[in-house]
Amino acid sequence: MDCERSNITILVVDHDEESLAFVAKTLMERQYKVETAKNAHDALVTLRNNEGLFDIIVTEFHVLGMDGFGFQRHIQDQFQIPVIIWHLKFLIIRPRELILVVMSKDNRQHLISMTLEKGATHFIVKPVCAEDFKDISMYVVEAKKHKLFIDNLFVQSEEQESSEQAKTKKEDSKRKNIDESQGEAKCKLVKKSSRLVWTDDLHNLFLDAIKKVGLKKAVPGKILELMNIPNLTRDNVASHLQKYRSFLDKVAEKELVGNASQRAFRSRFASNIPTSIIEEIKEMRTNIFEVPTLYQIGNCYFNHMNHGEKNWNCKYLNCSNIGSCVLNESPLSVNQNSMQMNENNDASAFLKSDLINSIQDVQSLDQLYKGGDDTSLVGNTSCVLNESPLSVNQTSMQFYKGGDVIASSSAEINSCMLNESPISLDQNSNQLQGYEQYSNEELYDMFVGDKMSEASTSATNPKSDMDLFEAVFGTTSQNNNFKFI
DNA sequence: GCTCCAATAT
DNA sequence: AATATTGGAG
Repeated sequence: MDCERSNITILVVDHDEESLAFVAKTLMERQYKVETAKNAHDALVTLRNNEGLFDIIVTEFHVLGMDGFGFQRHIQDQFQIPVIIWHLKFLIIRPRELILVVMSKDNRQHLISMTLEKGATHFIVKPVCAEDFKDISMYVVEAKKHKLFIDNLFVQSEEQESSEQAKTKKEDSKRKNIDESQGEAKCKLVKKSSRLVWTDDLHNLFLDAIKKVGLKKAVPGKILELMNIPNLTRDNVASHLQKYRSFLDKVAEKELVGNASQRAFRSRFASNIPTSIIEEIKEMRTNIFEVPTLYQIGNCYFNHMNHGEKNWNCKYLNCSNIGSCVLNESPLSVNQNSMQMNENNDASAFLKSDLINSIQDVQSLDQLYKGGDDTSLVGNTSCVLNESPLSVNQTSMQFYKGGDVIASSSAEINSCMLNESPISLDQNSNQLQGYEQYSNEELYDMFVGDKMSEASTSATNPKSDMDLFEAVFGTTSQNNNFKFI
């Protein structure tokens, strides 16, 4: 076992230095090889630079990215590495994703686990104890054994089980699972998933095959033959082909109609449609809308369409507050519920504090709390604009403009970053930011300095949001052009 | 009985 | 939404 362990390399990711050090130390004491990263970005860089090196990731929930799973998905898709996560506080259920937090009588949170189509993900609770890491090798070995297709909904009873027992139980249940018999009350297993996942790689092979024979002659049997993937069935291909065709139909239809709605392009297939079409879409969008610039003054966030009156270029947006942003003069606003940008002003946008009263709200809204303070609401899944050049990428939660609405691979996501977008998400701070980030004081200086000397007299004193507002607009906040948060 | 496809189910 | 299954037509 020790021998096995010493062959396991773990990447630990945590923002908190103390945690990071503790976990790394704990793991190293147990003969694991350990690397650390302090945020998702570093982790990804490390992973890319050491392709194939890491067997498992240990990370915290906060690192996972804006929709709660971006980072994890990314890892599992791109690197096929299982993830252990800690520090969860609540239950989230999404398609194929299940997180459970089990509270014991002594109010301690216990085991958490989830189901994903790809990758075995295990949760442990922070603060971690050495015991939690006793059998990391088990996760790795199992993940590998099952080619990362473990479906593992395993609820530990509140009594601490020894890892040996746990392991036995787990294997027991797995056997039952295969036999399709019912799980025990204390230990449930979800039916093993065997669904094919059309990864980018697989899809690209699929496309290559179609290219070879031409779309007209592309039939399931032929594609299957050309793809030459073991275990892939004709039915798999047929199903995928059907979907791909329907996507193409949609594209064709939109083109004919010249409709501005880009729904069809939300499909992940869109990343592979001919560049010319994408260019066309981009152009269409650019012609329809100017790119909004996002601003903050104090705690007020809004966007502005650069109508010419004000030519500010300060960009600073706190993501947690974006939903509260309403600006009447802008044709774009953010709907708090859907996190979609709407063409019309969203009169019904309201403060997030009105939205969220409890964890139950989060659950029922199928939305995630973001950040350790449980203060913000983010992460709905449908964030792509129909008609605006400004979009939110579902995976990275980055704002970007242009037609690259669907970033299905890491490369595409990266390409959507700052150089193209006025706004991006800083995964550390979970703040949306532009090229530069400013403090309120800097903002004040900037605005007031721009404005005129009359206002700069008050710049010497700390400014309230109201002061900032007045300094910049010369009016009071009651004109309802926007709200203070 | 096999392939393809569209519709339907999960 | 994505993938699997079904059933009719050839």
